[in-house]
Parts: sequence; C-alpha cells; structure tokens
Amino acid sequence: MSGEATKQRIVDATIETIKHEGIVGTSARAIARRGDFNQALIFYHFGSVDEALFAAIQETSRHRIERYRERLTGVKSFPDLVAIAADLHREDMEEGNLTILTQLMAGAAGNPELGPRLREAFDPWIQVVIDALRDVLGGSAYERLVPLDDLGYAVSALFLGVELLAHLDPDRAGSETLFGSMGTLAEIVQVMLATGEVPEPVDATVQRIAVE
Amino acid sequence: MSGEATKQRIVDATIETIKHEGIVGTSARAIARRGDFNQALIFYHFGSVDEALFAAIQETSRHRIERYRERLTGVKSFPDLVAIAADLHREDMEEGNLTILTQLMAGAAGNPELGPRLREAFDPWIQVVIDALRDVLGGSAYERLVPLDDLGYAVSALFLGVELLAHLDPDRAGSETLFGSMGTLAEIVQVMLATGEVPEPVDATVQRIAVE
DNA sequence: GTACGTTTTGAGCATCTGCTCAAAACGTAC
DNA sequence: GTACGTTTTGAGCAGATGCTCAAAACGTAC
Repeated sequence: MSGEATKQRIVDATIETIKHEGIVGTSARAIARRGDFNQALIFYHFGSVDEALFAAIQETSRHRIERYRERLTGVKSFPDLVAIAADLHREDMEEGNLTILTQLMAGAAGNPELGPRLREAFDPWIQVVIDALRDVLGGSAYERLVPLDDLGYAVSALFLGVELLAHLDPDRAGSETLFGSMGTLAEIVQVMLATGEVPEPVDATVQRIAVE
Repeated sequence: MSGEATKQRIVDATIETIKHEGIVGTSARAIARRGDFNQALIFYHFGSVDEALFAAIQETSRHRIERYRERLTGVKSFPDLVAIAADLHREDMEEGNLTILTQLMAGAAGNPELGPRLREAFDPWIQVVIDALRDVLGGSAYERLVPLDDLGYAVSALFLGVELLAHLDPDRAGSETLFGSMGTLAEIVQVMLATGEVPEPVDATVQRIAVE
C-alpha cells in the first residue's frame, strides 16, 4: 500500500478512536486496534502519537471549515444566518465532529506546545463565521464597532464553551445549541438596552448609527 | 494524624499537582510526591484517584463560589457588576483556579460518569452570577424575558469557553477576559438593533418594554 | 508498659504507555 | 527469477499507571 493511503488510514482510525474512546483513551495501541494495523505503523508514518493526533484535528477542521464556508457565504439576513448555523452545529453534533474537536481542545489545554497549534487549526473556522456575520451586519458599521480580534475571541469562546458543555451534559445538547446561547445573550442585551442599563463602555458609535 | 487532617493534605496536594502538572500529569504518584506522603494513603482515604480529583474540584468550587457571592451580592448597576466580575476573573486567573477548573472540566468531558458530577459542582457558581445579573436587570423584566435555564447555559458556556481559550493561548488571557467577551457580544447585538437586524425569535416583550 | 484500633509505609502486581528494531513481506525494475 | 527500496510486522524495552497487602508506626486507654 502506498505511503499516502496508509497515512490516511491512520488518520481515519485516529478520528474514530477519539470519537469512541475519548482523548485519554486514544493511545497508539487503541488506534492500531481500531484500524486493524500494527501500532508501529503510526511511528513509521508520523513519528509520534501526538503528531498523528494533530493530523487528525487538521483533517477534521479542514472538512468542517469547508462545509461551513459553503453554507454560510452569501447569506443575506441575520435570521437566515442563525438558522443555517444552528443546522450546521446540529449536524456536527450528530456526526461526532464536536466530540473530536472538543476532546482535542480539552486534551491540549495546558499543553504549551500543542495549544497554539490547535488554535491554528481552529481559528480559520471562527473566521468563516465572522465573515458571515460581517456580511450580514454590513461592512462599515461592523468595522467601526468591533475590533476583529475581540470578536473572534468572544465567538471562539462561546463556540468552545457550548461544545464542552454539550459533553458534560449530553442530554441538554439537543435543544440548546450554540446559536441558541448567542440568541439568549442577545436577549439579555436587548433588555439592558430597553431598560436603559447599557453596558460600559457605551460606544457612542452605536447611538450614532441608531439615529442616522 | 487524624483522618480528616490527612484527607485535607491529600486534597491540597491534588490541587497543587493539577495546577503545576495539568490534569494528565496528575497521577497518584505525582500527588503523593508533591504532598510528601505515600501514594497508598490516597487509596486508603479516597479509594481511587478519581475520587480524590473530585474532592479537589469540590473544594476549589466551594471557595470560589463563596468569594463570588460575597463580592457580587448587592451590586446595583451593570457597569459595577462588569467591573467586579472582571476583577474576580483576573484574580482566579492569577491564583491558578481557572487552571484547576478548566483542567478538571476538560478531563471530565466525555467521561459519562464524571461529567454530571462536575456540573453539580460548577452550576452553583454560575447561579451566583445569574443572581447578580437578575438583581441588576430588575426582577420582573428579567423573568419575563429569559428562561433561567437558557441563561445559565449561555453564561456557563461563555465562562467555560473563555477559560479554555485562556489555556490554549495564555498570552491573550490577560487582556481579553470573560466580561470583555460578554461586552463584545453585547456590542454586536447593539449594532444589530441599531441597524434593524434583530435576531429571531424577536421577542415582542422587548419591544413592549422599550416602548413603555 | 501492654494491648488495640487507626493510620502510614514499602514493596510488589498486572497492565498500560510511547517508542525502537531487526526481520519479514511487498512492489517494482531488470 | 533475482535484486532493491519501501512498507509492515512481532517482539521487546523502559517507564508509568491504578491499586493491593502485609507489615510497621502511631495514638490512646487501661
């Protein structure tokens, strides 16, 4: 078998193992058992288990980013965006993609070497969502108001948190998804605005846009 | 030494070990080494390493909840709430409490037995923040608009996500904290409101409150 | 001081981990 | 068919893991 085909087999087996056994249960032997090959193959092709894990997250991320980009680009209204994103999130849940990513993130948190590399694979996905948000909100208003870095951080945090919670408490995962949470936060802010309790710093720009 | 005192020593050593070595590095031997006692003590007093880990999160949670409750109750305005909560979050960061909780959460995600037990220890803390939010927003408007469960879920998710991100990318943790993210999300919603792009479902209640 | 229940220890077991390595199997070119 | 480079294997190493257990140390009551 060619080298590339085998690498793919290893990556596939790694993904399956994480899905079924969790990140802590994903050892070289567990991967090899699930893929039905010798565990030494992993070291021959990837050098270490960590490197195989990283290949697995890259693969998962790549597919996911592609799917999100396809479905989210060109969306015209915020309600549409929410509906589509909720669908995507639900699909991720069902396919077990969230398990993989969350497990990998969780396993890498605190690992000073793996952490930044995981963000590398995670950030482009956030960027897709941010781009869609920008399209919907309208470029100029968006640019003036929200520094991209902060927005990315906030959205990343919410996404990650929802995924992690979904695993801590799987029973609730179905009904309360990512954009449900975003909607709830949005509602809080609406109440604050309605009752005059606007969070600081109150950006004067908002008022201007509202008046214009 | 009395049984209780020794149990406390073990819990303390467990917390310190998680702080310094991460959840994956926290083995019975590592805990015993750090606390300078025999590892068999852990099994004599707790029965298993997992049970010692759970005692550690209970202890950490209890302290944290107390501190949050003391500082957040009686707060009158939203800006005050944000400022105090940001302080608390910063302190948690510096003391390493976030490391412990995030590591424990991450380690337990996917573990069907430990997950729900961790939420048990985690939820009361969220509740403290929710109570403070309710006080600031004003009871009746709050009750009408946001089902408590959804709010708890959203806030939990955001808190968890920020903590996890802080560990993936420690360099950014200092400047962008939890309530910074919440503020950013709030700003997004403000723009949406200003530009007329109100997320669905548009709650009629909000409009009513705004008009009244 | 001796007896007794609790607490602490050191050694050890079975099993797991990442990883190495020599030998075997394979594919291909001649 | 033989030779050669690539791929795959089985066995094994050193070290770690959770946990057990008999024996030692300890505290206290008499």
